[in-house]
Amino acid sequence: MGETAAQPLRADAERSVRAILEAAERVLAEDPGASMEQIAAAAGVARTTIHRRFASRQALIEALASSAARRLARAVDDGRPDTAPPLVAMHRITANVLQVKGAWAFALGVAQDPDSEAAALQRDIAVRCVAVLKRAQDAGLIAPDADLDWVRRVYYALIGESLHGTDAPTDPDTLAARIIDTLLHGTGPHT
Amino acid sequence: MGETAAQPLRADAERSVRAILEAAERVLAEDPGASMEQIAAAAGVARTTIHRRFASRQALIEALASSAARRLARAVDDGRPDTAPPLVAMHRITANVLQVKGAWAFALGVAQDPDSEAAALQRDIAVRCVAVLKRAQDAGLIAPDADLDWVRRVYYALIGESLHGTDAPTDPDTLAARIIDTLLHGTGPHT
DNA sequence: TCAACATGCAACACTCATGTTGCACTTCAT
DNA sequence: ATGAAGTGCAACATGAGTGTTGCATGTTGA
Repeated sequence: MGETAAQPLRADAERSVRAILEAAERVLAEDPGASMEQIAAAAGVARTTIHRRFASRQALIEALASSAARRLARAVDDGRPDTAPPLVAMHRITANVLQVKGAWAFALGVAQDPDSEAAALQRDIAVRCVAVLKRAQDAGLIAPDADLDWVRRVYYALIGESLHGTDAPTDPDTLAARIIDTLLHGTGPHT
Repeated sequence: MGETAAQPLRADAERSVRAILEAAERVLAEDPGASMEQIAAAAGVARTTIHRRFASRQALIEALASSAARRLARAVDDGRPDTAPPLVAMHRITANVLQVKGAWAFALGVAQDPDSEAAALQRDIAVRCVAVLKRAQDAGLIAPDADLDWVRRVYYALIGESLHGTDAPTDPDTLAARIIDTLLHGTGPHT
């Protein structure tokens, strides 16, 4: 595990930690090289306060990545990946993930070393993702001879691309529908 | 235009510039925050030499982006986007682009300000890309009601994803075939 | 050949981010 | 209420990267 609950933090301290992580996401998303000073300012906190909770810049980023990865894992679980019908699960999961990835784009994008909590969670999510795709394949939604890992990668790419969308804040369900339609049928004419 | 041929450089100087740009790509691809020192070392050149040709770190990166964007534009042109049959053009362009993007991933990925040469070239490429897709649509390869800009974005995403492939150096034509197949037909069963 | 060009090397000034510490002050938990 | 935990502020040390300059030494091209 990470640094979760080493010593039960006081209420205000926990508030600070949250503010710092959210500010870090906001600031670093716009400029990955931003300074601790800028992050502190955005969090409405002194720079030294950040250093009290996070030993170093890298520690902060790791914590940020872990936090976001946990949210992402939750977003997947909330879609009932292995009980709901495949198409329903895929739609719900996609919509959930779009929201989380939209709000935590930086944190979910940083390359982590393979033995960090964040990396472990991402691997776990990938596995569960393939499991859902397998169910969809068994249901005849995906070609029987398809390489599920390639399918998963395409799926990830489509989600990532959907977030680059111009400042038009389209609702997640519409985007999710387009993603899944494109994933399954491509852009060719529906024969 | 950029800084192309302000004063005709001497032969060895031009060699240095090439070495520097190639080294910058290699080093920065692995660590976007790498120092000029590291780039200079990788280029087999003194750090001061870099500063003689490129006023600042940013100038170097801009030149790098421009250089790569020109190569990319060339890769597209070599596929005869508006004379070859759409499917042939798409395949050739994809294979060419895969090679260029593979070799200049960092340079083509940096966010540039909108009025740089690199950004202009990228916009131009996007326009030509949509033109090819339009021809494919007219030929019945793409659904008549498809949003060509979404198609283009999916296409870009598929190319990007294909490059993340594990260290298995698959040949560009195979990858290109998979990309176009996925783009047109998706991953569902071929009805 | 020879003069302009290019490079390596060493040294320097400058800026900026990081991480630490001490102290006064506020907020929370009980 | 009271002590512990948390915070802001100021100051400091450190390190690293950037950009510049001068000079001696190769290299190029006409």
